[in-house]
Formats: sequence, C-alpha cells, structure tokens
Amino acid sequence: MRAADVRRHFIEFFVSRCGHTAVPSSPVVPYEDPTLLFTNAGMNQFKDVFLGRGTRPYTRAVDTQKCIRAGGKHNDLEDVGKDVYHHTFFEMLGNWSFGDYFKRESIDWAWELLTKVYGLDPARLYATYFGGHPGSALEPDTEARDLWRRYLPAERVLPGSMKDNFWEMGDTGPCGPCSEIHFDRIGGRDAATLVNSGDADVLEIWNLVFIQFNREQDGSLRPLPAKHVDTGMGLERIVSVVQGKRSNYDTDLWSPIFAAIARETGARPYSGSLTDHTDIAYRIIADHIRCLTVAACDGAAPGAEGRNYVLRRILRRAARHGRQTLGTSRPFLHALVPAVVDTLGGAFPEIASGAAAAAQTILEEEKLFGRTLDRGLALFADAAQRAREAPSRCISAEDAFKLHDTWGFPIDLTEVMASEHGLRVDDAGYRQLMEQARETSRAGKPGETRLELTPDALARLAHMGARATDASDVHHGRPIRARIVAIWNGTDFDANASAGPLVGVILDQTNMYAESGGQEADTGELRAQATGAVGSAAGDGRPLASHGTFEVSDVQRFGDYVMHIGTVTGGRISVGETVTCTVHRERRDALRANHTATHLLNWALREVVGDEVEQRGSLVSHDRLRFDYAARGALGAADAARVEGLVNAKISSALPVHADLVPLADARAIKGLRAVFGERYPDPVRLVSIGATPAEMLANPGSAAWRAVSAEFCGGTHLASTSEAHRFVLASEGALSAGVRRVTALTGGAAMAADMAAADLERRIAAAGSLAADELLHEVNEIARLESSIGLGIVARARIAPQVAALRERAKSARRETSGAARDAAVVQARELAERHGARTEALVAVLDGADAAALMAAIDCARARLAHVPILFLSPDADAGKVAIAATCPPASIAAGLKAGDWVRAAAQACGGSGGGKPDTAQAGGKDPAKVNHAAEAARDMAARTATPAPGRAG
RNA sequence: GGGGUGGUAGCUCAAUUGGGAGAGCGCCUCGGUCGCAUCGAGGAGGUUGUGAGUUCGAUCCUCAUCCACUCCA
Repeated sequence: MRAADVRRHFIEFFVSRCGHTAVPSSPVVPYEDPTLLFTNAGMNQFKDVFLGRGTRPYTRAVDTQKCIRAGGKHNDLEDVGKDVYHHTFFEMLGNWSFGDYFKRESIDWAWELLTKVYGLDPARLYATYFGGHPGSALEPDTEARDLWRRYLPAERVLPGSMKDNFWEMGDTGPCGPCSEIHFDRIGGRDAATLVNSGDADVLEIWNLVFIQFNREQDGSLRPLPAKHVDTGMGLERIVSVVQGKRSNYDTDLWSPIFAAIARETGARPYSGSLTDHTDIAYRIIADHIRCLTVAACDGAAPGAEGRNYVLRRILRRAARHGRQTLGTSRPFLHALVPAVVDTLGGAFPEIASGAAAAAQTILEEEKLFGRTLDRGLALFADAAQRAREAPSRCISAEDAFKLHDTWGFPIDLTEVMASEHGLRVDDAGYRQLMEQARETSRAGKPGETRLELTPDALARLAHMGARATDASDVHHGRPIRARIVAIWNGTDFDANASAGPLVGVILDQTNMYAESGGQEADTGELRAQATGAVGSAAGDGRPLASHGTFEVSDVQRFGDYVMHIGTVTGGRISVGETVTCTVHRERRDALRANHTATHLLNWALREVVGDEVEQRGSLVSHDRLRFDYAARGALGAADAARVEGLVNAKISSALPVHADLVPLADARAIKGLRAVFGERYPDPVRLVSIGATPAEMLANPGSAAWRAVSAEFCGGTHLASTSEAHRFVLASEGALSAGVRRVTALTGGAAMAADMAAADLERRIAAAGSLAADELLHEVNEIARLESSIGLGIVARARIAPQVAALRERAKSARRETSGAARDAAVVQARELAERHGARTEALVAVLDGADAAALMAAIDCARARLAHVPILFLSPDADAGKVAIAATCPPASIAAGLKAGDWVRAAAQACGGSGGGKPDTAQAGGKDPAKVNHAAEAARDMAARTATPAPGRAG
C-alpha cells in the first residue's frame, strides 16, 4: 500500500463508513492565532470549537493536517535525523467529534481501520488508557480500558501516567484522558514492558483524546458542557508500519527526495544507517526541505524574526549538512522542491501550485546564507589564529559564542572546522555563556493577563439564560440602550461592579465593534440610566448613587457573546440595569475610513502590481492602516504613485460602500473578489463592495466589469461613501520577509497633514534656491533634518529626495568655495610670515585673521614647508563664535629639547580660557576668549623661549 | 518580547587614551602598447546612518532613534 493510499483510505473510511465530513488541512501558518508559531497539531483549526467559541456545520470531521513542530513548545528540530521518527514537518491524520460520538465509537473505528483496512496484525497492537492521578483527584479511565478489553487481552491494555495519557492543550483550556494505540514492529513476543519506554520498534501510532474537562486559571478542572474527540495519527509513521518498514524514511514518502538529494549533491545513495553522517545528513535535508516547501507554499518564507526566523534556521541547518557532510558548496535545496511536490502535491493542491515560487524563495535564502557563511569563515580564521597562539590550542568560549551569537556561525560547524585545523573548542565554556545569554533573554518577560471567557464561563452564561449578544446595531454605531446581562471578573460572574480592576460587561445587545478581522475594537462608554429609579431618598432628580459609568477600553467576542472590557469610572453598575451605550465617534470614524481605504488599497495594488498580489494580513487601527501582501519585489515610486492615485480617484468619486449578507458559494463566483487565503468564512457571508452593489454582482458574477470594483468578505465597519476618507497617502513600504511586502497608509486628517508637510517642504526647497551661500548652508541642513523627521508619504518623499540632493550639491560647492577661500587666505598669511621669519631659529608664533581650525592646519603645513627646523604656532580669533583656534607644529629637534606641540598649544589655550592637546609634532587646541588672543600668543612665545632651542648646525 | 554586532568614498574595509578621515578595487583624465583583466602619472569621489549631549576639539565617549545582520524566547 502506497503512502497516498494510506492517506486516502483513512479519509474515505471515516467519510463513507462513519459519516464524517472531509475537511481540508488548514495552512501551516496560523494567521488568526498569534500565540502559535506554526500549526503543530490537527486540533489547531478546531480550537475555537473546543473553546466553545465557534461552531461548524458538521459534528464529525476527518482530515490530514499539515503540521510543523519547530521553534515552539513542541520543538523536534534538534532530534531530526538522529532517529527515524522525528520530523519538523509531518501530516497528522485525524477524526473529530464535536459533542457527537465519544469513547466507544472512537475505539471501535480505530480498531476497525487498523485491522481491517490497513490489515495490521492484532497480535502486535497494544492500547493504553489513563491510569488516574490521585494528586489531581482524577480516577482511572476504566471506560476506555473496558472498551479496549473487548478487542485486546487484558495484559495488552495498559494503564498510563498523567504525562502519557492525559492530554492538555496548554496551561489552561480543554483537556482530558487519552488512549494510545501502540504497535510492535517485531512481533511474536510480549512487548508490554516496551510500550512508552522509548524502544524504537514499539511505537505509538494513534492517540485518541477524549476532551471532557477545561483546565481553569487556578489549576482546577471543570467538566466541559460538550465532550469532544480529537484523534491524531502521524501519516509518516503509520505508512512505515503498513509498509512493514522499520524507519519512516524507508517509505515512498521519502525515496523521491533522497533520489533528488543524491542527484543534486553527488553523494552516495542513502543506506539507512542510524550513525553514519551521510545518512543523518540525508534525513535532515529531506525532512527540512519538506518543511520549507510546505511553509513557503503557505506563505511563510525565511526571515529575521518569529516563525520566519525558525524557517531560516531550518534552511541553514539543511544547507550546512549539504556543505559539511555531502560536500556540495553551491545552493542545492531549491532543486529538491520538485521531489517534495511528487510526494505531497497530490494531497495538497497549494503545494503543487506554489512550488515554483517556493523554490525561488529557497534559492534566495540559500544565497544569503552563503554570504553569512563567508563572513563567518573570515572571523573563524581570526579565532583560529588566536587559538594557535594559545598554549591550550583551544578556541575560547568567548570566540565560539561570539561566532554563534553575533554572526550566526553554528557551533558544530566551528567544532568541525577547529578539528580540521588541529584545534579544540572550549565547549563547556561555550555552553555556560549560552545558558547565561538564555537567562538574560528570558528575564524581561511581562506576564500579561487578558480578560477572557473560558468554555466553562460560556456554558454558565448560556445556563443563566443569556442569549447571544445582538450585534445588529454595530454597523451604524449610534447610541443605543442595552441591558447588562452579566459582569465577569476573570474567574466569576458578579452582580455588580464598582471602580477597581478591569472587568468584562456582557450586554443583551451592543453597538460596539469587537476586535476582529484585523480591525481594532471600538472604545466607548456605558452609562446607567437615571430614569425609572425607585427609592431615591433625595428625590431631587439626581442619579442614584448606584448609577455608574463604565469606560470601555476594549471589546472582544467570545463565541456568541460580546464582552465589553474596561473599568467603572463612577458609581456602580449592576446586572439587570439598562445602560446607554455610546461609541467614541472620532475613533470609530477613523477606523471606518481606514478600513474602507484598506479595501481600496487591496484593489488598487492588484490593478497596479498584478493578480499575484495576495493579502497576507492587515491591521486597521485608528491612526493608520497596514497591509501585508505577497509580491515578487518592492513597490517602486512610480507604482506607489499609481496606487495612491487610484485610491484617491475612488475617494473623489464619492462611491457608496455596500455591505450585504450573501450566500458564500454564490459570492465566491464573482470575478475579482478578494478573499484571504486560508481564512474560514461564515455562510451567508458579509460582502463589502465599492462601486457596485452585491446584488448587481451576484446577478452576473462572471462579468469582467467587476475587476474595477472592490469586493471583499468582511465583517468590519465601513464608511457610507468613499468621500468621507477625504484623502489617502501611502506612508511606508518595506519587506516583511522574503516575498512579503508591508505597506502602511494614512487617511483623512493624517493624510492631509502629510500632504501639507510635503507642500511646505517643497516651497521651502524652492525658496532656498535664491539664498546666499552662508544662509544656504544653514537652510540645507534644516531642510535635510525636516525631510527625515516629518511624516512624509512615500510618493512625496520620492519626489522630494532628488530636490534635496540637488540642493545639497549646491551647498557643498558653496561650502567648498568659502572654506577654500579661507584656507587660501590663511596660507597666504602663513607664507608671508614664514618669509619674514627668514633664517631665525626661534619659534614662530603669530595671530592670523579669519582662519578656522582646518585653515589653520593648512597654514601650519605651508609655514612648516619653509621653516622645517622651527617650531610654529598660529592662533586665529573668531569673535562671532567666541572662540580662538590654535594649532602648532614642532620639529624633532625641539621635541628632543622639550618643546612638544601638545604642551605648547595647551599653554596657549589656557591663556585664553580653553584647553587642547595632540601629538608631539602637531596639535590643535581652542580657546574661549577671543579678546585674550594676544595674551595667548605671548604665553606661547614665553614657553618657547624658556625651552632651550638648539642652534642650527649644532644639533647634529 | 529580550540580548549581541555592525552602519565611514560606487564596492570591500582601515583609522593604535578623543587630536589633520585613509587603503585596495572600481571610476575619470593623460602617457606608453598592434592589442589586452598589462604598466606608469594625475584626478574626482565623504553632512563617518540620523538627532541630541559631553569637550577647545567627536568616526571614536554617552543617550535616543532608524536600518542591516545575528542569537535567545
């Protein structure tokens, strides 16, 4: 049975035999879950269901999920290659029950699939169940145990520990006992003691998780309102079992990749040894190229931070093994991509279609690594030189650490190269430094506490009779009245709240937008009604003391409920009260403008750059908008101007913005519709269109005319007319990672301010054209400072930069002229002084006119050329600046006699309130009191006279 | 999120307690050669990332900021 068949049979079994819905794998990059580096388990895409926040149109699902385990909590990166079952990328086959079937069906179907469909020998199968944990007051899972005993003898149904048989999503969240199925690759023996003991031939093949609890903040376990099943079976592993191989790598999932590695590197064929370095390199490279290809096809390229950085490390590890072990020095990883497509492209269409771009990305990154390596090699040579000079012939821990930490030169590469040079590496010291660095890195971690509704809290809300928050007033955002349904303090529901910590308020209806789809939440205020008050003792119409105000600083949606998060700022609020909900209007309007502009930008980018522009993320904030998209290269100045122009044209056309709920399938047929890759949309879906109504588009979805229309699935708040955005300016453009660009933009007042700043600056540049030289110098500096400090749009910046450069050119030649003139004048004076000094041997000390420090040095040079054996000191006062410039030179004979230039200028400078220094032969100094320049000259003459000056001819 | 290193001529990089901003390559001009990736002579090219501070004086020291590289989480 081929790997593709193993995969297909799994899906088909659960679809046709057990009534499951086949669901596609979610991308390995979890765009909507920032807490997760990569999709690392089959349950990731169903997390919202397990948390009670989302639902699906089905209760049984089956899939094969692309998973990456690297860089995060589950990090298998270091183990890859050393054994035959750890992978950075793997497929997880899974069947799922969302509050539907539970333990019995899971176990029955698992047994049937393994023994009947895959034909595994029942005598080699073992099952484990949760053996209980008295410390957590958890009973053994006898239900699972007894279910298994129907298929397996009691001695092959084994109790397991908390660690092996109690699954938890995280520190908090859904969890429950699990039951694992293990397989003995050898057979014909009792392998019960080898289960979960790390024996490579007795391995876990399938984990059935029975989710029935939620782990709360305080560590306690609460039963879940709905029980779920989450199962996971690693495809690579089950294929090896079905195919009767002892290694995951001996299956047809890998052989095409090994063949490609042999072809590209010229290495000898893979032979499957666990210890041979070439075979280890084969496994590492094959594993990593699968990971990199899959990640790139899902839009994650190697880069400098976060998950992108993990990918960079993976690529470098693979490249390094290619160089070090297989002896190839040119980029080769990119050439392995087609082999990955051979093995995965059939199951995942996005891998087949994205392969070419992925290979390109990988090639670029390989070249980049080549450069890093070259630089590292040079630094290694220095470190090796130091090591050779050391008695220990050992590369110091500091050098090894610096190579790694600062220059990214991997430690094992350092070690290999050291041994090639007959040197060692201070490994223990290196590890100590590494641990130290890790500690300091861990130090400054803030423990952020967010207010959120747990599955149990959601269930209690429903139990209390709270209905889903009615959000139908969100889009108009006008003040409404609503009733307080519940107040959540983070662990419990309270009847009321007064000034103090952050609390969450749930209303029966709301007009506030909860953070979603990249749009920030509204802020606002809830104010209790004064009307209908009873028992007011004062009776003077003032609000009761209990009538409070609540400042809403954040709004989040949990499942069906919208929670208003904030603090009570006056009085007290109570459940059951009616409140007036007011959205902060300016913030809402800014968000609307930025969101509508984001849609126009998305549309315009595709018009200008092309169809390959694909949204990779966006942020709609009140003060700006940010848009990430896949593209081959930077947005040039000309294209940026075109994009800006297209968006502003849509704004001046004052187009109405439409939003309607439409059937998902119908809407997807609209030509030119923008949907985010990997995003799940509800049905019906809200379609936001600018330039045509959703109804018009649905009536004729194939029309080419819709390309000129912005149409997106979106739940956000938008303008009524594009004209309300007033103006659109692109503020910045840059790379996020290879192949992904990020632009930010402004609308409304901020955009107009950027325009005005640009216009002001351009006027100023034009005016500078007619300035005199000395004023020009100052003005150019000022203009250059403004250019870099004020918020200019990128279009304006591109226009202004050459003007500033031209101005700078003019200023430069002007400066050169004036300083040249000053220098010439100083030199003329120096030449005269030198000639008048004639053959005298005593020091030449003189005050020059109008020379700055540089001109003074030129004068010194000139005089020294004529009076080679005479100490010379020049001064020049600058009354305007309140300074005196001083410079001196001393010939060797004077230095020998005790007159050093440094001391000399210092003496002169001290006489006019300054100080200075320099080398014995030349020195500079400065004084602060120009009036005392003659006094300073006198001091210099005195000092020179006091110091014996040998007569010429006698010195030699 | 927290560290480390770097930013100097078109490119690769120097500049020793803070004291006159340099080299090689490339470029331009001239000379020599049948020709050359040869040789010789000369020359242009810099707000030392940006902004503050300390100082008589900052590429150098301090602080902030931007960018690049890199490590850790």
